[in-house]
Amino acid sequence: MARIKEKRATVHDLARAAGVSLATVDRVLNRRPGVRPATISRVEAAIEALDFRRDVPASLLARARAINVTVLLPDGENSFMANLSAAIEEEGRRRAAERLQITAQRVRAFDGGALARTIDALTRENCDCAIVVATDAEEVRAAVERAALRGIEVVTLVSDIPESRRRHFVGIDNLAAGRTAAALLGRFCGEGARIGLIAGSLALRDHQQRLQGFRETVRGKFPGLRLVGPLEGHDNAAETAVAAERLIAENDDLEGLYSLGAGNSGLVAALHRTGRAGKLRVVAHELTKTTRQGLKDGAIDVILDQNPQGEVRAALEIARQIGLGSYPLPEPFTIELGIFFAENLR
Amino acid sequence: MARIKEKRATVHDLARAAGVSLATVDRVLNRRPGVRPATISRVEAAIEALDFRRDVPASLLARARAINVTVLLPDGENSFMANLSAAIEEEGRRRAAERLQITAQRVRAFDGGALARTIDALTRENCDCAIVVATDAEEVRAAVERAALRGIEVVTLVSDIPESRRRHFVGIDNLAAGRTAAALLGRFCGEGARIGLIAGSLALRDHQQRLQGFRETVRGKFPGLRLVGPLEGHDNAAETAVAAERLIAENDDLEGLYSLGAGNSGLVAALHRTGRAGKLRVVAHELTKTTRQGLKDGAIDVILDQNPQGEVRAALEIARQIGLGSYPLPEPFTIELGIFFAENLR
DNA sequence: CCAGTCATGAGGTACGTACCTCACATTTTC
DNA sequence: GAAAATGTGAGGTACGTACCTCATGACTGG
Repeated sequence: MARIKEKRATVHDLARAAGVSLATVDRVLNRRPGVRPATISRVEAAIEALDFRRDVPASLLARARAINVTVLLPDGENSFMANLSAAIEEEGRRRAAERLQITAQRVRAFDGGALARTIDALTRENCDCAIVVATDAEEVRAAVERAALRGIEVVTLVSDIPESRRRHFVGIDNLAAGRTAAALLGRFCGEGARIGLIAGSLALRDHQQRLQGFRETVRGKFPGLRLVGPLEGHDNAAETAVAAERLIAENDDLEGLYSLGAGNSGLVAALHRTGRAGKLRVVAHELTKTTRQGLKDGAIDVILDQNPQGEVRAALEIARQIGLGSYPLPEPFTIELGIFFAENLR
Repeated sequence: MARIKEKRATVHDLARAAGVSLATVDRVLNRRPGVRPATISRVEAAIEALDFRRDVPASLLARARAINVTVLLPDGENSFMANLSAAIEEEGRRRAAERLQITAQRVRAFDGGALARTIDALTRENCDCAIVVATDAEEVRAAVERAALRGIEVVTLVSDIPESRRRHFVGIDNLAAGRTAAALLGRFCGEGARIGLIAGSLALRDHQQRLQGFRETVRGKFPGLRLVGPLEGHDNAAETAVAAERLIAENDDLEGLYSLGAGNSGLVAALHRTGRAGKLRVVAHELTKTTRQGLKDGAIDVILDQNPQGEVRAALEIARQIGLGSYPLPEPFTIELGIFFAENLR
């Protein structure tokens, strides 16, 4: 019978313990100026000693303004981004009661300059924390740096900017996704089978990583597999269809396909047109209307999904904690790779 | 640029709109006695009209007592239950700040009478909501009924009591789990392959459902497969080992195994002892220390996992909402089936 | 040594709800 | 038609934090 109880320290206890006034405690807690470093240390020591944690409900109640969160995500008709966008809307509504004020803004896709300018336009007035589906470009990295200096924390979503001052990354492990695809196709297909690869663009870091993971596992566990490609489908249906048809036409012994980008409606169409739907073992990414249908009618065997709703939820939770200035800094959420067959579609 | 803003109605607005006093609004909101049905309706109409939702932070702050949640789970050294228990401890700590008072209590496994008595012992004084890993027995169903009448809401976790007055069920879809296992083994093994089945106990409803889902998909998609078993391993290592060795010994053409219960350390041991580790395609349930190791060394191909931490989190969230008496009743959380290979172990 | 700056204290109000008490009005009961 | 029970109103305090103002003491540089 584990009983978890609690008689928590308040700001008053802190003040008493540190031998300072309530006002000073408040200044330290809310990072307001006007406190000597030595005094700050005393207060922080008291926080430590009393295991003080801000009472979130009370804090939320007392603070006048909401926590402003700005979400920046690429434009375009991509159906994954549409899902992401819908998830943001919904979670935003759900969390409005907790004084989270969410603003979503679309930025030109693949345009580092535009994204950087949008980030630069954010001010402390209208934004405590930015959630960014990042384009991995030097300009963006620099803009994140400047934002951090202005006091605006950045959380990257779906695609990361490594070695930047972003506070967190929320997304799946793309290396693991690639490895998993290989683990599946390796078991689905025969020993020396030929497998085709279609990427969106090798300039995208997530696609690169998926490819790398895939090759790693093939090398390690299924060295007999013979890979062709990757061809690039640029995340769009038409080009992806062309790529798929080419792979099929040029390799009559093709047994499997791994599509590691978007544009899967083209892939499905190509499979049906060539009569290979259900005959090839196909692994692709992202649960969408098209891929869902593909699973059901057997054109696609497995979908690896990054669960946009879960990602949005995690990113907002981190943003909330950042906005509240919570002392124990938010721990990173692990977003799990979703693996879907026709049999476990949600 | 979707902006989600709000200017929410307060209890004062409600009182004005309904033409009653604050005290009456309060009585209605907190289901206290002393209000005529007609007046209650007026207040509820105002709630509807103004789209009033209780301010959770303020409510939490104002209420004197914490929300008492009691978790009842089976005893025994089962490593899945140990994980579940650990998750409860951790989530309990994490959420203590939100005035959730969590008490975990272990009850004799498979003993419906004991569980029923424990539920009957709960009072409104010490418990607003009970989270129960249920044994599916008539006595338990009746105890849940009595609890509901006393005003104690019950949420079932992991295993459900259908057609009872429990308020929610948090757990995976075991039919889908069984179907997924079949989808995997069907693709891993050859057309007419022989597959062995090991259950914990067919008296357990979740195991039954997994078996049912498995057979369903085999019938529909892989009718060539020849199934043997299920043998029962009673969720314990020794018996499971015996069952596995028997299946292996009696079927020299065995290509795959689906272990749909616990006791998987016995399974792994048997695979190694008979030299079939890595040669058979094996699907089993629950990520534990043993199965994790089994994935890594190749004895197990796939683990289907129900993510105890996610389940606990979901159940606690529901309990919290129940405890707060939130007006829009909590929506059921879907717990997703986790599918793990060596390649995407978290 | 004086003006100016900085660090701190004292004390207050506000947030929205829960919960309490007491008084008064209305309805029910015999 | 008096007594009892019930419904409702008025008003207050408390929860823990944020944020504000004003006063004071200490230290700085010229």
